[in-house]
Amino acid sequence: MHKKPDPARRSERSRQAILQAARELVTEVGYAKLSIEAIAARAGVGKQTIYRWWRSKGAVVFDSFLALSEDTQGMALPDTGDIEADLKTVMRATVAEFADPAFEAPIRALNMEIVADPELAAQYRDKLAGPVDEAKKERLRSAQRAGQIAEDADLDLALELLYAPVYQRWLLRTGPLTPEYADALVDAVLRALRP
Amino acid sequence: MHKKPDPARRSERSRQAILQAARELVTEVGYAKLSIEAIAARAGVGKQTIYRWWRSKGAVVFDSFLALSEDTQGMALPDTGDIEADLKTVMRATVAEFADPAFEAPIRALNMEIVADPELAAQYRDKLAGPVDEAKKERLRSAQRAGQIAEDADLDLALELLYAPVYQRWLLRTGPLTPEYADALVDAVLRALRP
Amino acid sequence: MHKKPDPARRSERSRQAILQAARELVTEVGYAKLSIEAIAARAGVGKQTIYRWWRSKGAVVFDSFLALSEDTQGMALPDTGDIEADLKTVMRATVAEFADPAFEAPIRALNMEIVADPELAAQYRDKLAGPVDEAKKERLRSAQRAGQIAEDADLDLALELLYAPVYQRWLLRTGPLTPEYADALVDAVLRALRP
Amino acid sequence: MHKKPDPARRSERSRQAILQAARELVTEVGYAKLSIEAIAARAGVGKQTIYRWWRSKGAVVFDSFLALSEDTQGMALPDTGDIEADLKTVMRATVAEFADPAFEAPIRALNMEIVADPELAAQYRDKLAGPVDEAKKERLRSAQRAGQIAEDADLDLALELLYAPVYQRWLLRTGPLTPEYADALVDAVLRALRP
DNA sequence: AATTAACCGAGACGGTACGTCTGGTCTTTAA
DNA sequence: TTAAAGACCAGACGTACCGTCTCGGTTAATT
Repeated sequence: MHKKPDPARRSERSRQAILQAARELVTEVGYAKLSIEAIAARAGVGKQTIYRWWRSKGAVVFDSFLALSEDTQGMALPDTGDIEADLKTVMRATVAEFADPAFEAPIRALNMEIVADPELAAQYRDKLAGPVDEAKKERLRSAQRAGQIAEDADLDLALELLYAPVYQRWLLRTGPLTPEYADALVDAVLRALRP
Repeated sequence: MHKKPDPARRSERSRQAILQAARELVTEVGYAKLSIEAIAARAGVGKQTIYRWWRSKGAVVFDSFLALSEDTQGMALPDTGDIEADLKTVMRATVAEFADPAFEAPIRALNMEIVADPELAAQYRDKLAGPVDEAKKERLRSAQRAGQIAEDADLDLALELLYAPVYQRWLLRTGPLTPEYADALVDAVLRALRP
Repeated sequence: MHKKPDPARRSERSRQAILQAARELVTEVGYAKLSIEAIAARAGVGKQTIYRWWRSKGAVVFDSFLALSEDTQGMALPDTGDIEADLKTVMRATVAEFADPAFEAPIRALNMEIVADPELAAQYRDKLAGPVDEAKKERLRSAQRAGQIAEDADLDLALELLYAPVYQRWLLRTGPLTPEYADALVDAVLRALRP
Repeated sequence: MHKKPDPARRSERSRQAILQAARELVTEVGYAKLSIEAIAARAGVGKQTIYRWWRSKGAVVFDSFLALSEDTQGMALPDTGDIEADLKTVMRATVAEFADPAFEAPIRALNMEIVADPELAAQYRDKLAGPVDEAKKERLRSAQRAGQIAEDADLDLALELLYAPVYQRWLLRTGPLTPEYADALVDAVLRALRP
C-alpha cells in the first residue's frame, strides 16, 4: 500500500530552496538539461524530498513559476475609455514581454511542460491563466457597455483572436514580435468585434 | 579531423527501418520516453548509424513525420467562389483532425520538438507548413479578387487569426474543438477582413 | 550534551517485538538484506527506539540470538566415564546441529557479525561460548583425573582441535559434516591427548 | 531476454583498473564501507562496466585477490626430511602472516565474502586453497614415506587439525597467535598422526 | 492531582549508494 | 567505407536505507 506524505510535516525551508534552485537552473542550463539530481544538490536537499512532494521534474518547474507569480494576482487592465488605445498598450506590452530574451528559456520550459502534461495544463488554467483572462474579459465587457464592441460578442473567442497569434508566433518562431504587429492585431480583432 | 558521412553510401534500408521504428515507438510509448537506444534496437540497426545521420532524437522523429507527409504536397483548397463556405469546410476539417485522438500523441511529439529546437522549427516552416500556408493564402487572394476580402488585408495575419486559436486550444487544451467553434472563428475573421 | 537513555524506562514490549522481528527477518531475507527500517516496521516501532538501545544492526541481531539461547545456560556434558564415547556423542550432535539447514541462515548471520565486529566477538565469548567451553573443559578435566588424557594437556588447544575443524568445514563449506567425520576427529584428538 | 556480454570484447585495461581500485579501497576504507560507485570512480570506469562483468561487490573484491595471488601458484613447502621442524617453520610463518595487521582488513573482507557466498567459496577452494592444500598434503605424504606419519592417516583431516585452530583463533579473535602456539599445535597434531 | 521528563510511534529530513537506463563515442568484424 | 554489434565512460534515474531530527501522545515518577 502507498502512504501519502503528511503535508503538515512539510519543511517550508526545503520547499522554498527547491523552487528557487529549479528556477535558477532552468535559466542556467535550460529545461532539457535540467535534472532532479542538480536541483537537489543546489537546494541542499535530499532527492527523496523532491520525489516525496512532486510527481515529476515538470511539476517542480511548474510550481517554481507558480510561486513566482503568486503576487501577480488581482491586477486589472488599464481602462481609459478608449478600448483601441488600451488594447494596443496591453498587446504592445505582451509582445515586448515575449520578445525579452531573459524570459525566453524559462517560459518556453513552462510551456513545454504544460503541453506535455494535461494535469499541469489544468493547474495552469486554474491558477495562472484563469485570473488574468478574467481581468482581460472584464475590460472587454467595459467596452461592450460603452458600445465599442458588439453586445453579443463571444469574449472567449475574442481573447483567443488577440492572444493566440502572438503565442503561436513566439512558440513556433514563425515571425517577428513588433509593436506594429501588436497594433495590426488589435485593429483586426476590433473590426471583427465591432457592433 | 571530422569527416562528414557520404550520403551516397547511405543505406536506404536502414534509413526506412529507423524512421518506421521511430514512428511506431512515438505512438507506443510517447515522445518523452522514446530513446535512441530503443529506436536502434527496434530497427535492427547500430546506434552509430543513427548518430551518423541525425543530430538528435528530435531530428529522427521529425524526419519520420516528414517522410509520412511527403505525399501531402501540392494540395489545393476548395474554391467554390464562396469564401465563407469554403473556409468553414476547411476549418471544420482542421478542427476534426486535431480532435482525432489517434493523431494526438505523435503530433504533440512533433510540436514539442519544434518548440524546443529552432532549427527543426525552420525546417518545419520550409518543408511542411510553408507549402500548405501558401495554398491557404492563394485561396484568400482569390477571395480578394472576388471582392469578398479587403484588398489591403494582411494575409499572413489573416492566417494566424484563423489557425492560431485552434492551435492554441489544442496545444493547451483550453477548450473544446467543435464544428461550431470553427464556424464562429471563420465568421469573426471574415468580419475582420471585410472590404 | 548527550544524555544516555534511562534503562528503567525501557519498554519491554518494544524490546521483545524488535528482537522477534529481527529473528524473523534474518531467516526470511538473510542477514545481508536485513534493514533496521524493516525491523522497525515489522515490530511496529519507531526507528529511533532501535537506535536508542542498540549500536548497530549487528548488535540487534546478536541480541536476538542471545535472547534465544538464554535458557541453554548451565548445561553439562555427559560423563559416562568413557571419554571416547562421550566425546563422540557430543561431536556427532554438534555436527548434526551444524548440518541442520534450518539453523544455517541465522547462525551464519551471527557468525558474520562476530567476525566483523570485535566488540560483539567479545560479548559472544563471554556470554555464549565461554560457559559452554567451560563445561567442555570440565569433562576433559574429568578424563584427566581418570587417566584417559595426559595430565599436562593444554585443554584450550584440545577444544580447538576438536571444534575448529568442524567450524571451518561448516563456515567455508569445504567438506561434508557426517557422524563418521565426528568419530575420526575424536579418534585423532584423543591420540594427540593420550598420556 | 538477457544477453550475455561477449568476453572477447572485454577491455583488459578497464579490468585491471577495477581490480586495482578495489584492492586499494578495501585497505583504505574497509570492506563494509566499500562501494561499487567508489570503485568505478577510482578506476575511471563506468559503473555499468563493473555490473557487466561481476555479479556483486564481493565478486570484484574476490577477483582482486585472485589476481594478486596468481603468481603464488606452484609453490612447494620446505622438505628437510624432518617433518616436525618443517611443519613448525610453516606454521610459524602462517601464524605470523595472520597476525600481520596490514593483511587484517583485506583478508577478513575476503573471508566474509566466502562465508556469505557459496559460489565464491567454491571458487576459493578451486583456485586458491586447492593448490596450496595439495602442496601441503604432498609434504605430509613425503613424511609418510619416511615413516614419520602413519601410513593410513587421513591427510585432509590432518590439514584441518593443523590449520583450522589457527583460522578460528584469528577469525573469532579467541586467542593470541604466537610462535609458541604454532609449535604446540604441530606437536599435538604429530602425536595424533604418529605411526 | 498536577507536573514533568523520558520514552514511544511516526515519519520527514539530508545523504549515500544502489542497480538500471540512456546518451554519445569508440572499436571490432563482416560485407 | 559503411554497417551491425556492442563495450565503453559518463551520469541521471527513481528507490531503499542510513542515522538524525522533530512532532504529538502516552506513561511513570516526582512534586
